[in-house]
Amino acid sequence: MQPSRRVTIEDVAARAGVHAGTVSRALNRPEQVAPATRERIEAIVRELDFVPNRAARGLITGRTDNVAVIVPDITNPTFAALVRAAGRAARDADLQLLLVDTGEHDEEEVRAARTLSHEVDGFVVLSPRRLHRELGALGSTPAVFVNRPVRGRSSVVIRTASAVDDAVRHLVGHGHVGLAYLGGPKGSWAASERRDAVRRTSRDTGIVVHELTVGAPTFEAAASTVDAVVASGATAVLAFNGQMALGVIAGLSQRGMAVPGDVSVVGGDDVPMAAMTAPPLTAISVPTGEAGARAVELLRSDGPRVELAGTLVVRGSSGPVTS
Amino acid sequence: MQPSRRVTIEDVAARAGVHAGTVSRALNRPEQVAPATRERIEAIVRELDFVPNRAARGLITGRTDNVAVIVPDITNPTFAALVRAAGRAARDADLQLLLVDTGEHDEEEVRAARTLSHEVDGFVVLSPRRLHRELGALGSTPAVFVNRPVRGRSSVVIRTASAVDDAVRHLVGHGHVGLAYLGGPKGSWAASERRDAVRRTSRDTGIVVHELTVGAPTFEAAASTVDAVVASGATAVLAFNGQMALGVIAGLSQRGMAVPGDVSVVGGDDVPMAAMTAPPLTAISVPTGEAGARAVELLRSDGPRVELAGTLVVRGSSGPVTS
DNA sequence: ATGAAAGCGCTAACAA
DNA sequence: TTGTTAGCGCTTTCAT
Repeated sequence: MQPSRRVTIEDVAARAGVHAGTVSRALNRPEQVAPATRERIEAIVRELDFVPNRAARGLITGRTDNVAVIVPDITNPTFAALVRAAGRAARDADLQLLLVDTGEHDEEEVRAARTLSHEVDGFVVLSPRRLHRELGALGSTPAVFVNRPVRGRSSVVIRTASAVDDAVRHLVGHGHVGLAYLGGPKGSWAASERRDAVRRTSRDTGIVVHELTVGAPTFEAAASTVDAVVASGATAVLAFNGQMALGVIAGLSQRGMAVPGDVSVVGGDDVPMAAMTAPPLTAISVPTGEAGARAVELLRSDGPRVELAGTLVVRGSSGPVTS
Repeated sequence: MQPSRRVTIEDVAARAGVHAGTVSRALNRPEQVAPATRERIEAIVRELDFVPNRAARGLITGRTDNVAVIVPDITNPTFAALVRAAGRAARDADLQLLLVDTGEHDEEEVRAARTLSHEVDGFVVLSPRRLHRELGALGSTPAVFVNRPVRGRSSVVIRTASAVDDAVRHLVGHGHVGLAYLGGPKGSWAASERRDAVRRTSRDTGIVVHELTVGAPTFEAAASTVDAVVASGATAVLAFNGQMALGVIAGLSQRGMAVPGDVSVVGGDDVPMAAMTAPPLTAISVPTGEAGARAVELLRSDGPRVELAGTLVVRGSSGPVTS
């Protein structure tokens, strides 16, 4: 099979005995073309399997029908779920999804925005670490920021402050007096929101908080922080996200400590498997999929801002102090 | 800030006092242009922040500088790791990565190939379930199949048969006489390879295998299969992948069964957290990242076929029968 | 070494 | 309702 030159609009036009312009109209403004010719053209389009060249179309319309999704780490289950939902929404809108994984590398965010700003109709930026401060990199391309409110730009944020408050009070209610908080990434808005909520509620309730820094918001990094958790003497742990919470439980178990017998563990967000681990993880459940879908919708509608909220789901990893 | 018309090659040419053609050459074949003019042009390109329009270029060169990655489920950690590596390789080659998540929907694979075949320079297809039988959907666009050898097409496969053999013998060596095998998705080549290896080695060693079907290759689906596992009377479980193995452990624990005391569990592939769970998971470690990178390389080099191999890593979830 | 001109495939005025 | 024309931004002969 030779490379078989792509079939163009001219081929269709010739075959239908009309001008290319008419074919274009039949495809884009069907109501402007006579039913008879339209049907003839449509038949030939199918027969020849004609697919318009997006590049050529984009050259004149100025659109690309691409959206870029910029994500810190696609192997993070929360981001994967977001991307998945965004992808579905994009497909439904006949948009192609360009994926950029920055590897939690802040500059890469800006670089990607700069190089892609002319190649896409819009950006969806998940948990921006830096791009929100360098909006210039986006040029005049619309962007929706997820989990980072940005003045004058669209955003989808999932508020968790109130759920964090619930979580801390839940722990206090079970008699805990010391809480280790494993924070999220430096530039993350969600991390700040949760940390601030922890501080506020701890002040209000009197529980003592030990803030611990973790290298990355991952299972592994959190697991290796467990020594510090134990050293702090805290009987409860709140981790920035679900992956980290599971890591903490793993690390605790390795050291022979019982959850929640010796230490209670709560996740700052949820992951699908959390409900089925041993013990099942108490966590803040967040509408990840909805956020991804709304982000793409927002891009298309040029809407302003969507706020969603997480809620505390008490499962088995938290409870009263036993010792 | 008004929409600020995009800067074109003409703008650069005018500013440099040369013809657009010369600017084009300076950018694409620098050696064909006089050093003096080249430097002048380069300076202006930087000054004006000129970025060539890919669509316009593609129209004439016939390339798009896009590669599409088609994946069954981006929330599966193995696929996420593959996509991540592929994305890095693509970036290094100045290619954009289009992501398609089929949601384990076979037809979507074919549909995506058909609609994208003119929009990309190549496909990377992870664990194809159907596309390998409908190559026509690809048109004349090159494709690399990951974990599915396809005649006359490039592929990257990770062989696990030998490691599965090791795994079964490892179990037999510990005195197990009954093994439950939780299979992978129907159309998956990797699933067939592993299942066949299990059958072969069980024949050779005399261990009895109970093959169980799981709805999806996920943690949750596997966890809910545990009743069937227990009912089979097997004292060992081999699951198609790492996620499923972790799900089995979770399900087992919920029922108060000890791993590996009552039942040994082995994963047919590995996930990052497997080394740190309680107990750490015995699993077949596979070079996921390398596979992703090689796939993109293969696309560019038009190379034939790469074979990698997984190896059994014995950790804590497997051992002798205790009862 | 550079300029001139043609043209990639399509859409969008404008005419008829 | 349909045809004509121009042109999106770029690369690439072909001249010079």
